[in-house]
Amino acid sequence: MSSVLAADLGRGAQARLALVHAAVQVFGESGLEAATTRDIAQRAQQNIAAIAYYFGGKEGLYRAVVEHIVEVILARVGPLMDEAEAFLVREQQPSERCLDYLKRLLAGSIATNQSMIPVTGIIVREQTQPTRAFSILYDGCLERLQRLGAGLIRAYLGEAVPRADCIVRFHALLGESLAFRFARETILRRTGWKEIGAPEEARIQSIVTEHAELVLRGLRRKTRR
Amino acid sequence: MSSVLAADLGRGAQARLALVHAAVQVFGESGLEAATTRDIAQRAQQNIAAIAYYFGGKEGLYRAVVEHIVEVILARVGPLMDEAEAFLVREQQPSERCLDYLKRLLAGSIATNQSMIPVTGIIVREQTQPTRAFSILYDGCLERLQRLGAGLIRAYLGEAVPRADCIVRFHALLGESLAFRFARETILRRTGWKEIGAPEEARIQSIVTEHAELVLRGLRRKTRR
DNA sequence: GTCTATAGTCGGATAGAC
DNA sequence: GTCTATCCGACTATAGAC
Repeated sequence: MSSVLAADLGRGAQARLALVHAAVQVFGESGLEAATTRDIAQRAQQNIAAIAYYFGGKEGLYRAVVEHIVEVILARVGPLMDEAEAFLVREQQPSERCLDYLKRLLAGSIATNQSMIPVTGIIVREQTQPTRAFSILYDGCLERLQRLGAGLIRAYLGEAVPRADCIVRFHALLGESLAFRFARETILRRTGWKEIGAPEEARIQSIVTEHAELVLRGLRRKTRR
Repeated sequence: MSSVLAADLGRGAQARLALVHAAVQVFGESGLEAATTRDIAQRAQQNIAAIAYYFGGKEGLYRAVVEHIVEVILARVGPLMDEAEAFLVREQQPSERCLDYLKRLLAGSIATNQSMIPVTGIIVREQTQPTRAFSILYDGCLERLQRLGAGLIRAYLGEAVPRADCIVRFHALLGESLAFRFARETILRRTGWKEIGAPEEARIQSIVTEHAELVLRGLRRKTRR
């Protein structure tokens, strides 16, 4: 995750990092309330009291975890978002490039690999039962992703399309990607996959982006008629 | 929920019902581990010991809650599924009716209203962190819905399309509906909606079914070419 | 800075009265 | 069948030794 080598850090920073990493797992599995600091400290091979010392308590550690998740997501799709945002502020936006950015954004949001499972658990809980930490997630990356996606759709379909519609449409299309993270167990059972590895993710990616393309081309045909 | 009037039930059955209803709320808000039996008993205005007496303990109550959720879902989409399943086993399936059933199935899966929020909370947790009770949900309705949806897509696109693809495609399309339940907070913040009420749900429904139609018509054009 | 020991709280389950 | 009282374990947070 972190590009900084452990050797470069003081003991304190190492302890912080170990606690955050363990906490992502535990909070992801059990949620904020059900997770225990004992469990986190044990998995991080740190003392329980270290949590209070470094993070002020369980809640503070949770906030640090959510901040860490924002960093993980930005490391993944940040550069793409930078590029697409720069593209969107230009005068002319060739429609095919809008579509291309949109497809890459959706593809990048699938992220079903093993290490993302606890992250997904935390995000899902925050969406359905938001805590005070939700704003860290929303302001940190969700709003930006949503705004960008809706903007790309609007640039593709034309200014005549209401902004609110583009927001809902992007949310729906993103849902196709998220379905494989949020409703993971159902797709595993139905397909018989043991996990969603690289080949499965590639298959999902091609289908989801194909759907997005069909939807957008179809809408464009309708609105331009 | 239940069509049986409280007056028709013995005290025991009333107590059971009150506990299950309260437990849906509490488990939905906090999850299996974090929920407390004290809280559930209090909201149901029942004694704490009643949980052990009627359900054997916290886990047993949770199982009863998941069974109750299956009933709620079947009450909502069961008749539609019965009809579509009967349609699918017939020799000839007019393509427009396949599409129509599919759209109604997706529309019926949005279910964003207030009373479904705790239910969604429980389903989401079971999907990302399944407990032993997941099978109750899966065998009770999820598998059936998935099988039916994939079958409708295959009937619409033709037998040449691999079965596995139809499963993934239906899961993706269903994701568009589920996005508004699973990523509820993001869409609320972005749109400024205070809740997802009837008008918002109607808007979502029309957009999600339009997307599904565009995807399927587009795929059909491709495969038949 | 780090860790041990413990205080104080709250949870699930149950024994036994009614 | 129903409820009260209680046990016992597990939790967070903190005081204070090192």
